[in-house]
Amino acid sequence: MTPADQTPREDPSTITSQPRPATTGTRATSGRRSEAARLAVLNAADDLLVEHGFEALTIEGIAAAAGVAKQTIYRWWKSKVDILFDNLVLDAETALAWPEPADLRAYVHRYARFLAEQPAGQVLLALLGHAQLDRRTAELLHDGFLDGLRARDVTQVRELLGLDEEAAAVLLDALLAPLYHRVLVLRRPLDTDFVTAVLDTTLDQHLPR
Amino acid sequence: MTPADQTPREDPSTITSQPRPATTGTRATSGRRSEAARLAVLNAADDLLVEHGFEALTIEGIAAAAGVAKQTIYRWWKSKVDILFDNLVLDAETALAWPEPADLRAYVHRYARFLAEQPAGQVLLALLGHAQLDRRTAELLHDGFLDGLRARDVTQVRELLGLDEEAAAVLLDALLAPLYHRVLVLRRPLDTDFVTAVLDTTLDQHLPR
Amino acid sequence: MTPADQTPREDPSTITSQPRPATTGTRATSGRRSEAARLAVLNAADDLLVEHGFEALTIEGIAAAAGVAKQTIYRWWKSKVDILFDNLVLDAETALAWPEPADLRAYVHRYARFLAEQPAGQVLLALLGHAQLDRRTAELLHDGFLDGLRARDVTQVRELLGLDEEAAAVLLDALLAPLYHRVLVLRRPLDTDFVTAVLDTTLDQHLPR
Amino acid sequence: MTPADQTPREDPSTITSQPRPATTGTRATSGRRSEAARLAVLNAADDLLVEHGFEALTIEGIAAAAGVAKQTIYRWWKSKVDILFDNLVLDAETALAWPEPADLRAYVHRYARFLAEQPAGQVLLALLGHAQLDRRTAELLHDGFLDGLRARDVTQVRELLGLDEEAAAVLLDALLAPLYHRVLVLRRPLDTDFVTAVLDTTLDQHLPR
DNA sequence: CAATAACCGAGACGGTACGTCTTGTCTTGCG
DNA sequence: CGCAAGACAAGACGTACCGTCTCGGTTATTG
Repeated sequence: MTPADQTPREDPSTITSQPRPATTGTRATSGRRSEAARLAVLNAADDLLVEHGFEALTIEGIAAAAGVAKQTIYRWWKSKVDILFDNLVLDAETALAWPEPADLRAYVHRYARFLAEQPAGQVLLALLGHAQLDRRTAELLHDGFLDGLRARDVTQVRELLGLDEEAAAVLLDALLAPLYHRVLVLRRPLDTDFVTAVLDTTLDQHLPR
Repeated sequence: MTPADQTPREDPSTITSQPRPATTGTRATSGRRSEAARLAVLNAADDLLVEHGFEALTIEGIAAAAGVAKQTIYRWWKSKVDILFDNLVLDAETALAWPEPADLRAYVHRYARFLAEQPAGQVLLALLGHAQLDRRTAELLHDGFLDGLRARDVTQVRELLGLDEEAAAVLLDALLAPLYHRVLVLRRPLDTDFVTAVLDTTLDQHLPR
Repeated sequence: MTPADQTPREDPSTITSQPRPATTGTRATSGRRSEAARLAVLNAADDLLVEHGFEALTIEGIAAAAGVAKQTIYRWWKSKVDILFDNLVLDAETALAWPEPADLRAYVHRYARFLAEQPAGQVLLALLGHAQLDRRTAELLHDGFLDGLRARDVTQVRELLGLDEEAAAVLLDALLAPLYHRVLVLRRPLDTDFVTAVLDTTLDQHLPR
Repeated sequence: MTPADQTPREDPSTITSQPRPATTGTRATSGRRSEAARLAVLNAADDLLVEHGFEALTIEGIAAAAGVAKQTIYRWWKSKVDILFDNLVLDAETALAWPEPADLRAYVHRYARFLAEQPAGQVLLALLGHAQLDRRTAELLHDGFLDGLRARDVTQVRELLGLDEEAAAVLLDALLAPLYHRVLVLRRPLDTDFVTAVLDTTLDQHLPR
């Protein structure tokens, strides 16, 4: 196992992660990995992606912006995709958490806001785009994030509405497909009215009173 | 206007195109553009995309495979995206034609096959992916292809079902969103059963008997 | 034969070279090699070597100083050694020419001045040093320069003094060995008195009156 | 004074050295320097130099081959040159010792064998080569080895042949210059016949009976 | 007989330079 | 003039070592 594989990538069936060893606090410079460097890289990559886009994002640029040596990046990540992926997993954990108490309509609205407005949403869209162009990215994104996210959501919907797995998956897809379609294909804004309309139409149809 | 802009890019409101000047046949060696070189480039780009993917597609590789000088490509296209776009417009014209007589269910099935199986569908998915990463690609793809395609389809649906423009657009999106979602996000096969289920569910809902 | 081999490296038995195609004058940028770039690289390498030494001489530094892209250097030379070698061959042609009329004592004095004072002598000493560390450099330097130089000098000595080849070679080595020993090993100045003493001692011994 | 300066480097006027503190034997891991680590580094450097050459010799490679941490090397040596230098001083002490009873012809033959065949001779030639490229190496080699060696030999020749210092130095240089010239410049073998010829010619000339 | 001080291995860190690759521009010479 | 050919400046790629820096884990004297 090469060092680049040691980046903690948790169980794909969940998106909870990072039991980071609770470093002392600031500069954990030693024989072990520097938390400061890790965070600097993740943040620099995020900032540069939002500011200049995926194409203009380079390892050299990230290294320079993070004040880190290029080799420090290559030691822990294989590519800029891996860096963005780590960012995605990190941020999605909170940004895509289910509301308490569980509420499907609120969750879909939160999902829409995540896709349309939040930096981590930008990261997901960029990775989804790149996944169309690169098999490795597609596998990483699905095995490491999307599949686990969907499994979690299907379970939630099942418990919430008392559906079987098949029906819950169909309902979830029916709710999310218009969202993804609107941002990925139509490139139109995911305003609240649209999400509400999707919810009304779809829930009426799947959950007749 | 630079030479690269001279590539005939027809009215965005339609996807019909290429009244190519019916070149003599073989080697159009003269003061005017070589049809042989143009086709060699388009075909080489298509082949290389299907064979090695978008990332591995380079201008130099296309030039080499087409037996054409690099500058000949740069004279007529701005980027590999433009080459693929030309291919897309060329092929989609027939692959996404409405059946005669007009039939919505047949058209959606054809659309699904286009996305899932045909080379031009691969091109569209690659360009859609790249459009998430590059604003210029997004604009070209929408202004030059997707918007016109959608306008045409909305009109067809209106005429076919007697709906107003708003309703026709909503119906069209409801039919296509699951398709795009399934290939772009879920990466699952677009089998006939799935398309039929989408059609049944959606048409029931939107067109109550 | 790769481009890097095309650098004209003439017959090893002679050190005359460079029938450069007498370029038009200024910027010969075209499908053919740029004379301006070639000279800029050679001069930059020479300057940087004299100023900062062999160790500090880098391809990137030469490229920057010459205002040339790194790849332009790699296209025509394999390494900084090759660049210095070209410089050596170029300059030695005149700096180590035999005087007219041929005069052994004058030639040895000229040789000493070449080794001790001239930039091209610095280049030769650097390459001789590097040849101790790198087999490839050793072969290049001997096959491409030293062997030819020695063959030429042996012939001159034969014709001049009427010796057979063996005797001429022994005499030449006896004259040059103290020079090289003094600069390479003793690191002491090659002053005129020393060279004269070597000539007196050695010629007395080899050419008894 | 930094630790790196603590490497015992004896009086330059002599090449005798190493009153090493007679360590316990095997693993002297404690507050004081580990003799095992020191020897492992010296031997690894020697082996790697002979096997792969000076250029391919790296601190990291030596550390790995010696089973030693990089920092352990940097604690005691400044560079790979310093390591090789220590090896040279260590080995030359015996390899270049004067025969008993003192015999000039035998010593020159021994010198030739040292240069041509022995590992320590390889080290000297490599350092001599590097000294042409690096001022620091030149100073270390002369101040720490060559000058002391020459002083010792001049003294020996004086005592042996009853010459004054000037004449003894000239004779010594006359004997050694052809040897160094032959290996450094001509790259030809230092066979016994050649050395004998040098001795016959030079001694005849300098010591006429 | 603990405390302490220096060495040791391990290896992450910020860097420099490497040699390769592709981009997009340019110029020549042929047809 | 279009075109094949290919050199050019620019700059990102991923790799190899550099020299510096903690980190823990050993001894061996010291207090």
